[in-house]
Amino acid sequence: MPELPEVESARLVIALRALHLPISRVQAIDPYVCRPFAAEDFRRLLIGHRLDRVDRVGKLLLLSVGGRSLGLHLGMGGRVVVTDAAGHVDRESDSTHGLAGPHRPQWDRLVLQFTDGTALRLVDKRRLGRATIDPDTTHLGPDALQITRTQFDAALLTGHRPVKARLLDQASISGIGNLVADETLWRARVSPLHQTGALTRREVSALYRSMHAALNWALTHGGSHTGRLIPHRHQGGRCPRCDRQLSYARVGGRSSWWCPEEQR
DNA sequence: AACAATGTTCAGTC
DNA sequence: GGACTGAACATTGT
Repeated sequence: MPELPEVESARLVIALRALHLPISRVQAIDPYVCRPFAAEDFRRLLIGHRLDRVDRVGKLLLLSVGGRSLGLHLGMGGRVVVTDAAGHVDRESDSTHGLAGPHRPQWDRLVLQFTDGTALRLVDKRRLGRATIDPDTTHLGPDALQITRTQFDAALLTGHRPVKARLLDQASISGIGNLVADETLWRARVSPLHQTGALTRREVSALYRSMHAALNWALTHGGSHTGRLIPHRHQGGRCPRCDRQLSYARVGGRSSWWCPEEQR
């Protein structure tokens, strides 16, 4: 699930339910998800401390703890859940707002237990998420919600890759994932196969506006799986503007759907 | 059973 | 070294 909108939702859950509480225990430390650190490293970092703030850069969450940083990445299917003292979850304490089904403890990959009985859980059924200590963020480009037009131009006017591959490149722009990329391209009427270096300034301008439109739609409608194109992104799906059957191909290594009539 | 899945990384090629 | 491609990673759902 997680692209920028889902990670922002996770950030809000943490900001609302998990800040400034003393951490008493750290549990369910999955060695694959929490690598390459030892369980003891996480305990030493966290126990007895509090989360001071939570920031987001692209799809990476940064939790400040006693001057250091705990990085959380949701991978391909992760979520963040805060359980109450009875171990229950209400909708606003689940970054998916219940859409990902009930929380299963067997999918907990890192749990921070607070002294009031509540617990912050990194839940990831697929284990492609990551928890890291003092993560390196230098490889991340400007956040998609913060990137300036000048930075965006620099990211899209050079190179020879398909433009979709560039939108997905976290070193160029951070936060865009496969669904937001398809939605952005469709809104801008640009083919995912179009080469970056060959884009006109007019097309880049449309992509900039469309990226914000796609993100804002997802942020206000419940996630990246919402949008104008996304619901039609399947076998036999048609363009919601012109009703032409959508094309499918792997672009930039990801499954891609677009309108061959409107997107050039 | 085989394949695709909202992501990242690494080996390999040009 | 840089740009780029494709496979691998772990697991679940179809």
